[in-house]
Amino acid sequence: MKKNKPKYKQIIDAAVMVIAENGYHHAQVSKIAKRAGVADGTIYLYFKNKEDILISIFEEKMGLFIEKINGEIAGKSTAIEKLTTLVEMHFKHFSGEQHWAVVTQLELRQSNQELRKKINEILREYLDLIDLIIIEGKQNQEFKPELDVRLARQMVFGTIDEIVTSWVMKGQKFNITANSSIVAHMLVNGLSADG
Amino acid sequence: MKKNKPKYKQIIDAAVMVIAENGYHHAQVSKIAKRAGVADGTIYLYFKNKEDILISIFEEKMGLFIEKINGEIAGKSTAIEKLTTLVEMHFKHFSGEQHWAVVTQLELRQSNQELRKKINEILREYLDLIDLIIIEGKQNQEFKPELDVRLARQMVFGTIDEIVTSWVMKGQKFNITANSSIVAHMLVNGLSADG
Amino acid sequence: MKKNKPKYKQIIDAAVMVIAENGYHHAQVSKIAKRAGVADGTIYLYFKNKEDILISIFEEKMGLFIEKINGEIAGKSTAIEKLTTLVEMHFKHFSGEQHWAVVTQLELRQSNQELRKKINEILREYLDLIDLIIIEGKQNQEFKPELDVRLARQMVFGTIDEIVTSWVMKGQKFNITANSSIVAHMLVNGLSADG
Amino acid sequence: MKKNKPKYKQIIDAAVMVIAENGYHHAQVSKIAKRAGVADGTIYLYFKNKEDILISIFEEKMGLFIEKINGEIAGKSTAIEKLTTLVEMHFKHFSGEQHWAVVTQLELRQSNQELRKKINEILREYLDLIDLIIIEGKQNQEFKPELDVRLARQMVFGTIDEIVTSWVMKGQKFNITANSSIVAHMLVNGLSADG
DNA sequence: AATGAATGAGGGTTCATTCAT
DNA sequence: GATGAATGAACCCTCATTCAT
Repeated sequence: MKKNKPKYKQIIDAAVMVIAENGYHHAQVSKIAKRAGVADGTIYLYFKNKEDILISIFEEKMGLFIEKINGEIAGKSTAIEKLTTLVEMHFKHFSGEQHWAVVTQLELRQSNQELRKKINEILREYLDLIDLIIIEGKQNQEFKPELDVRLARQMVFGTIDEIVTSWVMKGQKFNITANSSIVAHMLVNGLSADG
Repeated sequence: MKKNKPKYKQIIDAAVMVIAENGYHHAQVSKIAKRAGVADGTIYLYFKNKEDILISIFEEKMGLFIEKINGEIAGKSTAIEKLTTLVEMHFKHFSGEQHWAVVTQLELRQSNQELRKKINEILREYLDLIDLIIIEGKQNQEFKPELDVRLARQMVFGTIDEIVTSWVMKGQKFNITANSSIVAHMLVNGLSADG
Repeated sequence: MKKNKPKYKQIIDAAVMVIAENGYHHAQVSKIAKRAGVADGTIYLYFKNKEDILISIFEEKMGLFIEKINGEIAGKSTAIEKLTTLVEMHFKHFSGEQHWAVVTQLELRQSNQELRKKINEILREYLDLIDLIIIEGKQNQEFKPELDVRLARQMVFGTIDEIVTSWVMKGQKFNITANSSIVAHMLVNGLSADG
Repeated sequence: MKKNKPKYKQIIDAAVMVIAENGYHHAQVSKIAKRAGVADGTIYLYFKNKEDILISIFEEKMGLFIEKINGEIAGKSTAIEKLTTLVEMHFKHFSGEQHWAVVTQLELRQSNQELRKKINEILREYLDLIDLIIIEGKQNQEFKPELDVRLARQMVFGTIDEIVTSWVMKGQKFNITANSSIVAHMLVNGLSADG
């Protein structure tokens, strides 16, 4: 399994930094190779092409992210607690990996439609996780029973994604995690039965 | 004023079509020039560079959009009605201009950070409009008085933007305007005092 | 018509020299451009791609060659005289253009099958010219009436081509034109009725 | 002697197949190694470099070919019979080894000048064989005594080589051996005293 | 002897922009 | 103002060869 070899990780890590620093279009493969301490050609023993590096980064990071969130919310008993945890962890995750935040929120969106479709496939798993929380909340009557799951999830994801993007574009100057509970509260209100 | 000369409009209109048809990365200046019926060099008499065309497109279209929305919500007396109108018009706007929807939601996001900053400056006016509605709602006590305006606006914009993007990426197959009232309702709930 | 513009000729001439000096695979487009005194990109205003330069060279040179031979043999009354003239002119042609001889006999043959098929299409005209002489000779009874035209032409072309190639590979050291009459005589004998 | 070890043969055989199937430019060393069932590095225990594989192939195959022809013409008493036999066997040889025909007539000619010089050195032995037949024919007075041996040999080789190349380029669709006697007859006529 | 992971040099082509007319 | 021919910088990927094991 190539993914467990040390050079695979080296290249992934180098790529995140190089892309965050130079932007997607100026992240030459040769720059990534130099940063990873391998030859240019070595990249192609581990990745099909430059696009494949990007997809793999997203897969790796997103995989860990979802795993971490899944672990955390498993211990929560209500949908509201779960949603609140998800929002908190989402902000905390990016807050701790600022390079990675730039790559996710800005650089990966500059890719072509082909690539973005693949990225969306990977994102799918995260969106499904949100869907599950919403469905559970509907059944628990924590949320409105007539909630449209797709639209609800788009509100949840759209909101937190917009906040992170805005934070990244403003140079990550303020403490994004401080907003967690306010945002979670607004979202929960949005999904709950009318007052 | 260059903006009132006929060639300016010709080039803008040609650019929107060429970008929507070919995607951002294949929208060469020469293609836009040919479609506009002018020489390549003529473009540079009206625009500083290629980026400037994109920014100008966004400015033009966004300006009209904001004007239209402003006119409509001026007649509404409550913040809730205003917000609901904004959501409705946002969806209706893109629903009626599918080329433009592709350009805004997908193609323009493939531009570099520099350009995206300028796009955000233009977007600013729209975001300010949302802010005003929220502030009004807070004063009216339609919304929670302790609402964080920035976060509230990010929820509103993030939600509707995510819905439109998702609709575009899925090939604009379903009728997006049908969701207006559900989405508006969820957002209003999110901003309102707890039940 | 691009072919009549001065830069077209400049590039063609530069390409012949650069290919003859460096070999097909080491004739970088940038080298050709520099030799022609134009920018790299200018090449692509006149030629579709690198292959197209090669094909165009062959077309140009071969066209002139066939024209010259056609003019000369038009004045001859017998097939034998015509064939003799063709052999003489073939040798004389390459003898006077040593760079071009290297390109034709060695470099162009290193191209891929795709390209060689296109080269053969252009060569076709020359082969047809030989065919016509052979057919005329059969009708005149200068040559055997039962002659297989294709095989006869392959003998004629194969022979002179092999002689030129060998001369080029040996560094064009001896005077190739001195062999014209001997070769022509052998070929005529080969095509004539048995003694 | 490395040539007698089993892996040497394995690699040679694999190389012929790989080149015939993929063409010269796509016949990577790694593909040859895989087909031969050895590691990439092992190739370099038996061959100096990639070129050396090609030269060795040609040497091996050509050696067998010349041996076979030599054996056959040893039994013929006249130069004309010998030449006729050579033509027949040349066509029959390629007719029976269509992969090898592609490699010899098309793929090997795509190699660089350096390599082609070495190939010509190996071919030399075959050309010498033709020379000997011509010299014998001159002494026997079967052929013209004043014949230029080099030119005569170039006619013989050029003719049969052109016919085989043409047959290969046309996809080896017709039966090339059917032409043997016609071609041999034309060549003998070309070399014989005038009628 | 055999392996195969690692190396790293090398080049065709696009397209935003300029400037002489 | 308008033209459009000319410019030239910029980069991903392949694959023959090596060498530590």
